[in-house]
Amino acid sequence: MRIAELSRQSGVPVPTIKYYLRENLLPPGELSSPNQARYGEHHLRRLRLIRALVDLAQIPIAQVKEIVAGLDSPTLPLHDQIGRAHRAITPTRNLTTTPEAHTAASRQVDDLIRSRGWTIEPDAPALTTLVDTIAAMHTLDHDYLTTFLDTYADAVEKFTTLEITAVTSRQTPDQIAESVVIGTILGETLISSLRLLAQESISAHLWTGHPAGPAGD
Amino acid sequence: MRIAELSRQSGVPVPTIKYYLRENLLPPGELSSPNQARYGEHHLRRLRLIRALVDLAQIPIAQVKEIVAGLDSPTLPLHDQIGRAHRAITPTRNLTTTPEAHTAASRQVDDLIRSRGWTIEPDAPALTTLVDTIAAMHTLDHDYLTTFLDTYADAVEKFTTLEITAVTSRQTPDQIAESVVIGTILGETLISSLRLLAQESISAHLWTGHPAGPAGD
DNA sequence: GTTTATGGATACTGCTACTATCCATCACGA
DNA sequence: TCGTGATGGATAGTAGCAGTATCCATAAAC
Repeated sequence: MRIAELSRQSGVPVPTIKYYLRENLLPPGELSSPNQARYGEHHLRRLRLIRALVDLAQIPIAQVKEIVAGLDSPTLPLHDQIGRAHRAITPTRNLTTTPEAHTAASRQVDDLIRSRGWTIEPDAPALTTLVDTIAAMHTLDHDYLTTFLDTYADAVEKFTTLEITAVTSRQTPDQIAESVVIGTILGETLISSLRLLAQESISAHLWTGHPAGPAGD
Repeated sequence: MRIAELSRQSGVPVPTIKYYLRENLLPPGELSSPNQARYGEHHLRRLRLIRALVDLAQIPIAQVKEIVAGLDSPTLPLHDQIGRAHRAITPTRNLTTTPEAHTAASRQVDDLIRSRGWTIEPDAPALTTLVDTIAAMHTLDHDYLTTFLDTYADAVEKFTTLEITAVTSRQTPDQIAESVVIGTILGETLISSLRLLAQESISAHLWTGHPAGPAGD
């Protein structure tokens, strides 16, 4: 397959494909002559993955690059694959909260982790985000929202176990690596849109007095 | 309070505050003379909210503008407030998936909504995202991930009910409006980081053979 | 009464994610 | 074999976003 065909099948414009090739998001095609290259199914799959990450999950190109670099060397154990994906989707933020709110939030998070028996490395990317978010809720005077922390954790634990076992039951290392990325990243947009739909439905029932509640009747 | 003080207390540079004023993210200060304005607690709160949305939740300035515009007219019923927040955080995407994957995904989503008894307007912003995400999982050959849809929905329903009742139990309409925004948007970053931590912990236990599981023992 | 800060306007900057152009080859049908 | 169009690779240009920087007439503070 030549570049025009790759473009047609993926829906990605040729100049954009060239850009992805330049940025090493896409491995180069196999050269048959100094200026002729062939692309295969692998390129098409990769291109679709890139577009899903960019368009749907809104991951910056630089992070997508990290992610696919990880896919091309799938010799890492699962735990490290996951860590890599997490690092790629967790932006480095410059915190704005006051030190007091931050330490209070830290303590709250530590308690949570301890009470649930979680094993978290202190430099886990999501840890900073969680602490910052809770600290922000404090400084915004809406810290009552953090009373649900344990309920959230309960819910989240439930499906995460499922996800991980499903991912590990994939056949080849490449499939596992891809599953980690797709499951972690697209899984997030999926869950978040489900949450919005649930909010929509529940608030519709409460407000418009619709007969049946979303939890069934 | 003058602008320098506002800047000091919020940690936001003066030129940035001026930018937010220009863009109407921040209401103008009260003019005491043609070129002197005073800012109050309200401005400080608003500024902190803006930074939380921008820095933590990565919401584009244009959407933050929509969100705070909604806060300044909190006469809408809760359901509409929620709808507004949802619209603000759901980017308009140009879908890339094939029509077949899209219709298959649509059917799957319709089934889910029906089986759960949810009431969803057909133009709900999250609906498109959910369909697109599932369609992407199909085209990426990882549609087995959608077998958890119901488990996700279960989990999500559980805490969403809590959230909504908590938000409605706030005192004033302004507080409710703010709660909707913070709960919906910062709630999302909170849940997503909790999910990442749970993944991290569970994979650590599975892989490194750590004695106690995260679900307790 | 001089130094500093302010509000408002306008212009500029750095970054990201592409697009556009160019050109020397290469493929392929007439 | 010739000519037209596509290709790979390089380089340059663009649009949008989120601020920054500068300027200036006026006001505040000491």
